[in-house]
Amino acid sequence: MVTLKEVAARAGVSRSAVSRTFTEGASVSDKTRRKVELAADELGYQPSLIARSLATNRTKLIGLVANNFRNPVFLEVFDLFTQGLQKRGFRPLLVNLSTETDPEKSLHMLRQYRVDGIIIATSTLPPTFPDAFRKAGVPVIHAFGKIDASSGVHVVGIDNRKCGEMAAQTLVDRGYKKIALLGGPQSATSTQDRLAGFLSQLGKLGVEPADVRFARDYSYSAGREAMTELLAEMEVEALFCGDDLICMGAMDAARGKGLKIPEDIGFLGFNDMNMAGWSAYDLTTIHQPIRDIILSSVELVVAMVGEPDRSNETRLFSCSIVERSTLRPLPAS
Amino acid sequence: MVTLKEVAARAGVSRSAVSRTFTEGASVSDKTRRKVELAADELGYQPSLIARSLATNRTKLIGLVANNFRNPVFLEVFDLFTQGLQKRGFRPLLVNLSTETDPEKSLHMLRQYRVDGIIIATSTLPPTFPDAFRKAGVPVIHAFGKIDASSGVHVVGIDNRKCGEMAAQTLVDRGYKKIALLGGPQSATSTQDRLAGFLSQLGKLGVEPADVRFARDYSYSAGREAMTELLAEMEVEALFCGDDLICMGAMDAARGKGLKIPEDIGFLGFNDMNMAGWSAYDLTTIHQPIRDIILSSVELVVAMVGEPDRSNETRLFSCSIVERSTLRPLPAS
DNA sequence: TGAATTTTTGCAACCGATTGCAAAATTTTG
DNA sequence: CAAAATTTTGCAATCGGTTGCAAAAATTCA
Repeated sequence: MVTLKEVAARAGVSRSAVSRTFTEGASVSDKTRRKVELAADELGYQPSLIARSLATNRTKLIGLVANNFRNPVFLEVFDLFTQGLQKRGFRPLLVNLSTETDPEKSLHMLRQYRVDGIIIATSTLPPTFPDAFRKAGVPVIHAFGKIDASSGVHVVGIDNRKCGEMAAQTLVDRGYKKIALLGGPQSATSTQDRLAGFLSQLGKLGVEPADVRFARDYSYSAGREAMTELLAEMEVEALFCGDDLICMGAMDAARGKGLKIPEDIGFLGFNDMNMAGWSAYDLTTIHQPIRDIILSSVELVVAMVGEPDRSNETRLFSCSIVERSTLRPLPAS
Repeated sequence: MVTLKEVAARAGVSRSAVSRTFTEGASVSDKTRRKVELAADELGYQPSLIARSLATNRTKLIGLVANNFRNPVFLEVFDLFTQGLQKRGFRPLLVNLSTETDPEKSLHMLRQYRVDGIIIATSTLPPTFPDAFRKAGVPVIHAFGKIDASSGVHVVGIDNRKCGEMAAQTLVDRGYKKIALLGGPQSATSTQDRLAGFLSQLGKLGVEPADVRFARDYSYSAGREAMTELLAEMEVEALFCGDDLICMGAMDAARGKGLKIPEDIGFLGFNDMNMAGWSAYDLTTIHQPIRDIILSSVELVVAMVGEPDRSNETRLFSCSIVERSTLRPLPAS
């Protein structure tokens, strides 16, 4: 690898001069800059970001911690995340929490690489993370996180409680009586909040939920299994699912029993993933503004790097119903 | 951040001693090791991988270059890739080629971070990559690449030509006569190779292809549009699609025209993505062993880091038909 | 026990950049 | 044109580790 020194020698200038031509906003005359650039080109010089990081104490690396590598909505997350960072001159260091035996381990690893910031894209946040990084002065953004000022991290996401309420209202408005909820994994705070909002609104409207249960994970098969069990036990008129993928599994389970959608049973999904628009499902669902959440997270983490002791922020985006064909229409009123 | 020096001071040993307790296979007595570990714990010391990288000229960073952040099969790629690297003590640096104005730019960036190796997961390889990295002595693995010994990079993938032949044989065996191909983007070498194999085998079997066309990209909507156009122009009995996603779009287009699958028209997909097994599609498809390809790529790239001038290798895995319900059964013979 | 051998330790140079400071060069001003 | 003000430049210390080498310590052997 060609180094600074060699370029300096070739250009007949000092090492500082070379360094300065490659650092934003440093003072070099046009003449030396040209000399240096010429020499650098001839030698194929590329400044070492490793060495620079050591000297500046900035790596331009942002950690992305995720634990859901099976749900297609995460593709969009990865796409927007990498794009957003690239555009700002930062780089993503990906951490797959799903299998790492120990979240502690990835934590260490991120600290060892001296990442400038971290975005956690999981509804559940490993509890030791916030402290560990705050102590080290590394900004942490919890995307899709729970609204909770006390946690000490920045949160960018949605108001899950409100979404639950919206779902309940939507189903009741359409005249459904026997309404069930099929949530994501029960341990996820997003599930709990959605459930709370759902039940509360149902209560306000004087409707008793017919059933509440939870899928094992955010997958088609988990949705399908849970729905199969549900159908074996009872009849319901409409179902609010914690995730589109779960919902599609549930729909296929219902169809498998010969039920027609939306005549015999209605479905309301969550996320509005790409596939929700496919005509085999054409799912009515609650749109989660993933794009806004990720772009905002990226923007925030980059801002934090420049201005480390900014006070905590919570950014919430609103969700909206996307009408397709898995719920019966609103009665003419 | 706590540094080596502080730990050394506290433990009452030299900096080398501390360094050695944290490097694999270095010689330290148990006594000093314990002293050092104690001091390190008390201070919360984490060795800086940045500094280490500078000194050792090894970053333990592997670049993953991808350009398809919309196709769910890539989730599996990301999952296996990150897992595989993590298990071996390496870290993924993700590059999203889809939007980076200039592939050259990402190339520079990867070199600036001094990645130890690169896996390119695209069917089309930016032509300047191999040379640039070979010159720098960085191993490059082209996953899903074209068999082509001359390119100077390692290739791990499948024999696309053979897959095309397999597809043709499968369709003819089932008695289809009017057979069409709906490929992925025409510029992809994988598409070209599959097409070549397909046509060649069809020729051998004395069947004239009814139509050959290409989807704009690897997406549901592209498949749907291409199929809509095709149906407006002609009738076909069976279709070989270059990707499951494209195939699902095509199926929905056909169903939209009132066609029954597989009675009126048969579909053969490619990849065997998760969704192919969903009952709304239940797609008969050619399984691409993505897991094998990625695991093998990771293993290979890590091996290359330890042994830089290993000769070029091509690793090919075989594909197989997964029978579901979108093709009519083999005639009893 | 003492010499021979092996293991552990510390010194100091090095990896490839950045940056504060003062000197040198250039530009502005009167 | 000289003095003052400004810009550019190079020196040398620094970032946080690693590692070859020789000295010191511990172990083995006769």
